[in-house]
Amino acid sequence: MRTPIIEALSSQAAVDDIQVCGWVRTRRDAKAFSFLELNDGSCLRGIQVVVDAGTPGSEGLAEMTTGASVAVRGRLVPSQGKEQAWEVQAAEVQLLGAADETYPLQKKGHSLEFLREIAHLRPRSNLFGAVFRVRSRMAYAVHNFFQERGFMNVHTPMITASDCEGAGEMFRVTTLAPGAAKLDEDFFGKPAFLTVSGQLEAETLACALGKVYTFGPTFRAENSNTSRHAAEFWMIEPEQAFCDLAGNMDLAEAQLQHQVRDALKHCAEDLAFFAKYVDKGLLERLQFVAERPFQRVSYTEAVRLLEASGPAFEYPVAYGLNLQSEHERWLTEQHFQCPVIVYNYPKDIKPFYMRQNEDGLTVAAMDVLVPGIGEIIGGSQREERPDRLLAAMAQHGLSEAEYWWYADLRKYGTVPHAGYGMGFERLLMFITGVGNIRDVIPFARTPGHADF
RNA sequence: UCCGGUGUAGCUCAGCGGCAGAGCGGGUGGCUGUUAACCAUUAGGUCGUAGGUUCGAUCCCUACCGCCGGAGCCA
Repeated sequence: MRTPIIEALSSQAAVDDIQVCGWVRTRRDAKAFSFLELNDGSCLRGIQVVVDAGTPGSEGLAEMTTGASVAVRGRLVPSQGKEQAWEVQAAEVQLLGAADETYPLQKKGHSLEFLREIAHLRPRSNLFGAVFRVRSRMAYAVHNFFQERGFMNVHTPMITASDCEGAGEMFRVTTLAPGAAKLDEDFFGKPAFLTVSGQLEAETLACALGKVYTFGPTFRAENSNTSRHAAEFWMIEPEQAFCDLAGNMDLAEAQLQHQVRDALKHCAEDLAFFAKYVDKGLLERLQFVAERPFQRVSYTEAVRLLEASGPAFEYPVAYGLNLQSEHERWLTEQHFQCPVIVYNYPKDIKPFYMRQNEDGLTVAAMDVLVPGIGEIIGGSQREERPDRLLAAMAQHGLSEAEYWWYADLRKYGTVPHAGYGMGFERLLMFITGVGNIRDVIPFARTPGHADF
């Protein structure tokens, strides 16, 4: 029975008979024996295996080079070396699969750009092993957070016929041949797309189950070429009935803090690696976010602060204009130096479904901004008043016929409700310090790139 | 899509209008309870692609392509 290396390394006592399997990171030969360092992905560190000359299977040692896969049986014993507490004294080694001299991962560091070209092998590197372990833990923590608070996980459709929501360009889903004329003969009888958000559908479930959340892939066909955008990404979208904007902000803050605390507690070794090689200030920042309340500032106040601030911005600051990246970064990195929630945006720069405030000018929207990333969460209280919603839809040029089911929620037992969307990859960038979204998802889809 | 940068060995990079370089990695030999081991030795190149200027271009110019950073859009 194979013992994961993470368990072998944390053993409390020697073990007479243990089997470990993994990929060779490095081999160091002496005259009478060899050291093999094996990593199996269960944790950042590898385990040192001592193979004496003449050990059964050691005739394959020459092929146990970096990248080769190996199975070892032997004794787990205290190491004589300084760098590790335990090592395996091999009784039998077996070469499972060799890796010849073309194996691209070296013992030395590689650039992230090069590793992207070998996305099928980069999980075997220290950095990407750590990223994907943290990704797994953070997905688990998402479900933990919501399930413990009585939220139901709902599955909203990947394929949708409702376009828009103001969330950007969509990918078309079709079985028609290119250039086909008869669009009504398409699979769904009308144009269909990959979803850009499960929000509208999640609202219907919130207005029945009370508290729900989605966690799944989302698609945007925007020609965005930045380190923060991908064409396929994962989004977490909670939605609560009987909830207003303040409750929504409370939830967003609590969830973000939960994710950070969970990572600090359960991914300490991997985070320490990021702090050493990727982002020196990572642990301090995460600690700070875990402990301190977020700043909350209205859009109007934010504009006032930006106007009164010293630095000259490239883009103008004025009421009614969107906050630019540089403005968001100034608020969260320079002025408040912590996560900031900006709320109550002008209605003209926000989508139709957001609830109008009594001032007639703003809607109950909120964005959570974090240092280094900018916007990580966007949400709002939804417009629950039927007349207001229909008016907003008309203003945005949306057809009532298309969104009849969405309007029905307001027609039958409407309730105040609110929710938000959190970009999972942006969360991972924040938690790992990794600066490019292409490096926190195993196989990134960006304009012109759908390899692997 | 726009702005800026960049492209030289498997990787990371230096270089120069006149014979193509280093470190790492690979091969080989040696040494050592080693720790991204160490020492010696060796192989490895269409200098992104196509044009142009020049006696001569990896170097200068133009276009295209790739990649990186920033911006817009957003999560």
